[in-house]
Amino acid sequence: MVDLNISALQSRQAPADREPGAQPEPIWDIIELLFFAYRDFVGDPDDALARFNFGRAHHRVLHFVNRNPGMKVADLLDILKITKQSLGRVLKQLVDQGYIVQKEGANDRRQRLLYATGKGEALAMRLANLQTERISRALAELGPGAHENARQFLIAMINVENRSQAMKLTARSDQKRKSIP
Amino acid sequence: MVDLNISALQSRQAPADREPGAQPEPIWDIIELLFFAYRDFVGDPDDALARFNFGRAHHRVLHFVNRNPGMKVADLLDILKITKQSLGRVLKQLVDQGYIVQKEGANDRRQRLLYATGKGEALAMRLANLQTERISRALAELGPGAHENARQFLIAMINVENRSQAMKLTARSDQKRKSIP
DNA sequence: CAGAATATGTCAATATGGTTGACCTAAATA
DNA sequence: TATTTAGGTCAACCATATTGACATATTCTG
Repeated sequence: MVDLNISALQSRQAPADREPGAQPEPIWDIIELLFFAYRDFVGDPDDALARFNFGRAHHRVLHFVNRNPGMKVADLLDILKITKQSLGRVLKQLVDQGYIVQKEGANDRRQRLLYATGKGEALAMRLANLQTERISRALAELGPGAHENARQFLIAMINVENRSQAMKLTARSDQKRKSIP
Repeated sequence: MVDLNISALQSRQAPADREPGAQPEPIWDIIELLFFAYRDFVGDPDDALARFNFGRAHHRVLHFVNRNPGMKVADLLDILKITKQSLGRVLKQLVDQGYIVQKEGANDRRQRLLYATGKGEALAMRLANLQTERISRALAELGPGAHENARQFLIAMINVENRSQAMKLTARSDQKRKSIP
């Protein structure tokens, strides 16, 4: 049980008068709520993944491959911002266990284009459904416009130089269904 | 450069007609934006921490101790949801290097109450200021009410059983300043 | 008061997911 | 032909987490 002996529960304060040059008061609530919300958000898939002996790294790879059939390894590295050695380990396991296949690029035969198999797509969708349950429960608690508000807030939180990438990736509800059986 | 050869950029779709019993389409945009936003959000402190040979684990510990002066070790474990062995390592480093002190509880002498030192508070505030810069830039891009909208969305994303804890912790803008010199 | 429960710390082994650096092949390109 | 690019791989290492066992001091309870 957590009881931190809180002296008062006043709400978010207006910007206080500060000495010139001093930092404004940190936005504690958003800082901490992001921590708690993200922890619970990734917690759902974690539990499911553990039963496959997979971890978060596998989830991220499978997710983006499922969402972007035929993507290049280099694209995945750029999205995940990890090294190819780090990707290599989890990607190899996903390929060996039949969740992802790699196909030689038609134009450029050096490329190993990535596709989720039927099995891979099934797992990716199962994990996405878990997270969607949480999100739709949350959005349903709030008023209309909550989805759009959340979307805009999250976009604004992304580094400017990463935004167009993120928006390109997420703006596609016309999801191609190209998993390999 | 990421170019996934996107065929169309249509916006979020209305809930499509589905076969009965089928899952609704996953809420891809929020799922992915949370990943990108959180990655950049924790990226700012990561860079600063690296110069102290500290990592994210140190940040989390220092943050909550700074925000909750005199908290018990057990409270910290409950917030972070890690084991005491895992906490032990980073906490020891923070204590050894003078960022945190532990004081015997006045009522219960088994407790080791945690306080940030002046040095610890300075680092915690520096990291919080980095994250606050990002948040206020984001909120400023959006309309009025963005702070409250974001707050409510994030709260709604937290597990119901964790919400009261999160709200108690974050609702205190009346931050006690109790760091030990 | 004796014994149980609690708060905290510690040792050891192990897993996951990340890093750097070096080096390799095959294919495309200048 | 020479260089660059896409991708893979080996090896060492690091940070952060886990489980399980056990130790100490203190408080609580019958």
